[in-house]
Amino acid sequence: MAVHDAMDVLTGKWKISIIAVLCYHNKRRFSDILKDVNGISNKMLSKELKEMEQNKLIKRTVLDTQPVTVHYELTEYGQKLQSVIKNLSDWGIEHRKEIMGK
Amino acid sequence: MAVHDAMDVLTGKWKISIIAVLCYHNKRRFSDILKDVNGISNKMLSKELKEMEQNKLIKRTVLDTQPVTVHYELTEYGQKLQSVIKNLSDWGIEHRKEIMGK
DNA sequence: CGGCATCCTTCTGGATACTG
DNA sequence: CAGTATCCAGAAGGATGCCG
Repeated sequence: MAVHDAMDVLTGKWKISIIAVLCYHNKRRFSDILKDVNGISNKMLSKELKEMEQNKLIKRTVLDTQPVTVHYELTEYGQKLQSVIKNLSDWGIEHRKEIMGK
Repeated sequence: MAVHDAMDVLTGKWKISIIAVLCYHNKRRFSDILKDVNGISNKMLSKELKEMEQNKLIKRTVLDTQPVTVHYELTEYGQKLQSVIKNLSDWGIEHRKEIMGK
C-alpha cells in the first residue's frame, strides 16, 4: 500500500509540521525551526531532520561562518509534499470548526 | 497551526491506512479491516477505531445477527479526507520509485 | 464475530547538561 | 549556533487468552 510507504517517512509528531515550516520560508536555520515548531525539543528536531535528510526530503547546508550556520530546505522531491500539506491544512481548519461547533 | 489540529486526529501508525481501506470499500467489518491493514493487531484496530469514532470520522453500526456483525464506514465528514489520502498515496508511489531507484 | 483485559517490550519524547 | 549525550517517564504496540 502506497499510503503505508508514505507514512513510513512521515511518522512522528513533528515531521509534517517541519515540512510545513520549510514550505513557507524556503531556507531556515536550526534554531529558527526550533522556534517555529510549537513545542519541539532540540533533540527531537535534530532527530527528525536527520531522518528526513536520509529520506531525501530536505537538504542540509553548512555555512563556513563563526559560529557555524546551518540551512535546511526542502529538496525538489520534498516539495512534492506541499499539496498534501495544503490538503491536510484545509481539512484541519474544517476540523477545528467541527470541534468548536459542539 | 491547522496542520497540527489535523495531525492530532490522525496520529498513530494506522489511522491513515484504516481510512484508506474505508475509502475503497465503503462498508467494512472489523475482521475484514484486520486483514486489509497490513500488520495491525486486533487491540490496535479496536483502539484506533474507537478514537476515530469519537472524532466523528467513522460510523459504527452493529447488526443484530448471530454472531454479531459490525460495520464501519466513513462519515460524510471523514470522507473529506479522501483527497488527502489520494495525494499521499500518489506521493507514496513516487517515493517508492525514488527509493528503489538507488 | 468483535472485542476487552493483561502482560510485557519497545519506542517516543521531554529535561538537562555538555561540546566544538 | 548547532547539535550530542544521558537519563527517565510514559505511550505505543505486540501476544495471548477470555467473554458474550
